Amino acid sequence: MTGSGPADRPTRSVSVAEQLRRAILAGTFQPGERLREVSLGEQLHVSRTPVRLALQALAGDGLLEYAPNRGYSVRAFDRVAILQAFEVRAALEGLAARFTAERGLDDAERAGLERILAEGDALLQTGSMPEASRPAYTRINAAFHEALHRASRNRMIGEMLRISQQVPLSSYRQVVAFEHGLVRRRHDDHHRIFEAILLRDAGRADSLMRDHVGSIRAAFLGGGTA
Amino acid sequence: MTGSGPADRPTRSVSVAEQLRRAILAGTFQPGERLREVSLGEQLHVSRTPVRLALQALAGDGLLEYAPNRGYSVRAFDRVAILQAFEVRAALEGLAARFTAERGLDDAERAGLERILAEGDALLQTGSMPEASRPAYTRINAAFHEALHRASRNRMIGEMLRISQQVPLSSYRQVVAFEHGLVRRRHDDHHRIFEAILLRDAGRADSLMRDHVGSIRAAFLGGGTA
DNA sequence: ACAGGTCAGATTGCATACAATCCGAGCAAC
DNA sequence: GTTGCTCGGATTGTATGCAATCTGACCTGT
Repeated sequence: MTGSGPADRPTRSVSVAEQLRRAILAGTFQPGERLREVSLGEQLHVSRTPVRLALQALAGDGLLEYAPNRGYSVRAFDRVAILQAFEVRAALEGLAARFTAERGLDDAERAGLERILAEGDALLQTGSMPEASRPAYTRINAAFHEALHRASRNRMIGEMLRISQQVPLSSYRQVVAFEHGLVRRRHDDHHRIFEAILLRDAGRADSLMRDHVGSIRAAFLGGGTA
Repeated sequence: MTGSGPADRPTRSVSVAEQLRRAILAGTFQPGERLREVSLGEQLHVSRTPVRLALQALAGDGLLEYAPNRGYSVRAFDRVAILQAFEVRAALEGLAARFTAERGLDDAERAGLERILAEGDALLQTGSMPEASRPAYTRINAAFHEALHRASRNRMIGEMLRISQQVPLSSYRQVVAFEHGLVRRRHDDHHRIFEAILLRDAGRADSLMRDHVGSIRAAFLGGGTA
């Protein structure tokens, strides 16, 4: 959306926010750990001002908690919160699939989804899932879901799904289980959802997507082995 | 949640954010209007620093848009965006009702909801809906929905519903139509939803709530007269 | 007339200084 | 030993100054 400007070098605030977001999602900080403005500023070689803005932005996304005169601390996500996030995500992604099916895909959206699915087919063709392929699958998985969010043309759903991704394990950017059969199964889900959308079967697209996310949640529940 | 501290006077940043939020939702600014830090600071008698933090917070809630080196401007909500917000809100509130029914109410939650419903009963008893009663009904309506959100004990739903309230007309704080029959009908909806929750009928609670929000959306669609 | 360049005012981005608040160590009174 | 107080370092909250960037008016050359 903002890719029109020529250079538009991001401001320090934005860049600090991105770095901190990655660090938090990667688990660099302890849950509940307090983030001090000066120390972060020293580490990132900026003053407190952009750090402060970045912290505020991350708090708005639900990654940090804020208390007046006490600053920001890393939000702790317990198992219950993660499961709740999966449930909300399932409902929202189902809704996104429903809207997309109701509205139908234009040529570019359809071609994009087909290409993503084909990439997944190619990756899975060998019948095994080597560790080296994991980043590629993670990327393909995220691309499929994000393309669908965009195709729903519902900005509010997009914003809310973005927030639901900020919960460490309920994100589609964080694949829960890489066992070949499970990956195969989830990729088949993607195919079926795409077909339901092509057929404009909104109810089925919704239901398939909710089941899809539900099964990922189940894999998380079982510790990634079930 | 934060009401435990003794004084905890809010910081200027927070207070400025609240004032600006109210002003924006009240339509004080034109859609797309740019908000300049210095001029806002002069009006509110604070420096640019808290204003800047407040603007960032409001942008995080989706009320403002931000562009680097160009600052913040009031987000324009067209009819389509408002209808989309209603759809998302219906799904989320339905989910909240479902979770509440699945989990069941504790004594305090049940008593609170009963009190809110009784207040609504009293207000509607006369058979008319004078203009003077509108703020009272608006308050009761908001209290019912917010109590349900809390009772769902799902923090992510609460956060997302809070964001969906930031869209001017899709909020339950902004009652769409005050014609007596419509208010009566919506209040009856509240009673039925409450009963479904008491009976632990999650599917019915979900469905009733989605219809409830859907009918408000329909009233908005018809210009508030249908 | 028009395209392009230049400059000044306006506005945001960032750094820094100072004020307000918090929090724990140490001490005093009991 | 425990309770409560005081004080001082640490941290956040706010104001302000300067740098970077944008914007629009004006000018100039064709």
